[in-house]
Amino acid sequence: MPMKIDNWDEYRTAYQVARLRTVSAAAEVLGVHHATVIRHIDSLEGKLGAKLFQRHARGYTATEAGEDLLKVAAATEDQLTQLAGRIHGRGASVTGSLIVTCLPQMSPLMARTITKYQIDHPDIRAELIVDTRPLRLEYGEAHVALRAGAPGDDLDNIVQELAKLPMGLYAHKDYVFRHGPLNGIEDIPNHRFCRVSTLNTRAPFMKWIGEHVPEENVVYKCSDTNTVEDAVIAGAGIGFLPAYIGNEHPDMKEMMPSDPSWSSTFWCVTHVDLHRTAKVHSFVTFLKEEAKGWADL
Amino acid sequence: MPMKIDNWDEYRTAYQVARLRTVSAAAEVLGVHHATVIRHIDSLEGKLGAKLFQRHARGYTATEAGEDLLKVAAATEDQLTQLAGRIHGRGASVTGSLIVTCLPQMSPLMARTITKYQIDHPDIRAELIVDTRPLRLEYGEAHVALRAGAPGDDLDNIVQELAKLPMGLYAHKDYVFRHGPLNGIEDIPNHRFCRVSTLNTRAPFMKWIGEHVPEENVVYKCSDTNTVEDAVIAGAGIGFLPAYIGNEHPDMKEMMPSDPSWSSTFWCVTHVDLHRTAKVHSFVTFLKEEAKGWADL
DNA sequence: AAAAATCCGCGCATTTTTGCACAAACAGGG
DNA sequence: CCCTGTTTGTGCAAAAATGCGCGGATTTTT
Repeated sequence: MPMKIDNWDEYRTAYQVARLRTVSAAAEVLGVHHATVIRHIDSLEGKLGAKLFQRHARGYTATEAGEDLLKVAAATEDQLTQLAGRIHGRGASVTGSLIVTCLPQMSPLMARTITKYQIDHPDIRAELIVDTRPLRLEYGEAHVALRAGAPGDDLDNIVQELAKLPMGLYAHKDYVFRHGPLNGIEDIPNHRFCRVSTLNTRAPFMKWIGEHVPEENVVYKCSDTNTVEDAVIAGAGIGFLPAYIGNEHPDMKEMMPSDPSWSSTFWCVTHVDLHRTAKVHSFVTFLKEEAKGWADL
Repeated sequence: MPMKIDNWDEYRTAYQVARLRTVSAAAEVLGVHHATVIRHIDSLEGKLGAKLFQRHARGYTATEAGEDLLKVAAATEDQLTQLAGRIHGRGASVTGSLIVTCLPQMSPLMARTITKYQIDHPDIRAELIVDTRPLRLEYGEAHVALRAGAPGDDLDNIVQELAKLPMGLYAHKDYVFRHGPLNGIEDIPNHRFCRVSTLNTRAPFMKWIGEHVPEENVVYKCSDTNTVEDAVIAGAGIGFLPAYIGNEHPDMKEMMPSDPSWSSTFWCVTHVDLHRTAKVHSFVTFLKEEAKGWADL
């Protein structure tokens, strides 16, 4: 039958007594009154049903059981101290794994950012989870999440604005060749547009397209932003692209001057428990610095 | 710098939370209120300067630090449980070492007794310390001590009477051949006696020899009882021997009828802390049973 | 969709633990 | 031989840890 232990501190007390051979010395090391030490020993001996020490006027000498305890508890002390050191150090240093999650459309940006971050912090094992589903930070699914649109209202999550990523209306040069340029808002009925099937009103550029582009001019609908981008790049029609994609892609043409109100805001979200750790804090700081340059890409 | 740990119980609490992923479950296992568990975790995290768990509606999930703690504390739990089992078992079973001390004159008796005892308890490693100095049980120098004469008055020692060992006045047959038999008390002035140098009045036979044998008839004095025996056996004179020695030795002759009052009483002394243990109690019980036959040797 | 079941977190009363002061016993030294 | 310093042990009061009940929130079930 396995012995049930209902408390570890009395072992710790007994360990010091066994080591120092004296109740008083143990009490001083433990920072408690010597009466407390005596009571711990008495209690532990009572539970174990065996004497751990022989009492005499010069102190306590360990019995065989006490010597056994001394060996085991010394190892325990050692291991717990090492553990505490590791955890304490981990809290102050930047190592271990870092789980970041973002929506598919930000995957390229995050890939660059994480790669740059790892140059300065080679000990960080990074994991980027790309998912349309917003991962739950409070369950530990991720340490840092990038979100778009309105920030969530979860009190346990701390939310910081990263950047307003400019969006633009782009089309492939082949589309322009076939259908000509977009001559202002009035020309919209003469063009073909791509957008997501269900308009998320939280994204300002989605709101704009819902208000200005009639349903009959939308020729291509897809479930998510990424496939819209694919469609626009493939020349299916005019659609919103992040400026950094539209401007970098050699074949894409901007169809209208970019409106600052189209910008979708990006947020960095961390769980309050993790945000204080050096690891997460360090990454978020770096991320915010990086994000300052995103609008100019 | 080594981390100072000021208590082990919070680690134990955190261990159960890490294992069971729930404060409530951990509280039930630990037999405490769940609020206590929360306070332990908060306190430990504060001391370590790092979060061990992420809190959410379904429970606590361990962070990296928490997982680390889980591994270490699982080993600790295991080792302490094994230790407790060993000690608890040791208290109830009869194994380990047994240190017995006795005066030189009882060495042969104790050797026989311990040997017989080990037949029934082969796991006992016995050590017999033969010394004229009374060993201090309270310092753990011995577990069981055999004493002669008046029992000590130490309150921490529990004293039990073992046997009254008959003593007799013996001489070697060669002595009898040379000096003739001892014809009663009146014949004492015509004989040669052996005794210890300093008469310990606590031993009744010593008291007797001091009262009845004039100093001038003592031809051989030695420091301890053992050498007196050697002298008597060598034929130096008449002296007291334990009956079991005098009667068993083929060349020894009893010079006077044995007086019951000569018997020296033997005591078994154990420290109060050790007497309760099964090991010591078992041996003492056996010893007392054995001692019943000593008077008849 | 609504209700039931968990689970965490916090303030307050209680129990438990601890600290303190003092006594007794013992070892060492002048 | 007495005196001093050290150590263990115990009754009593303060301090600390714990238990309890409630509320809020989320998940699961009906």
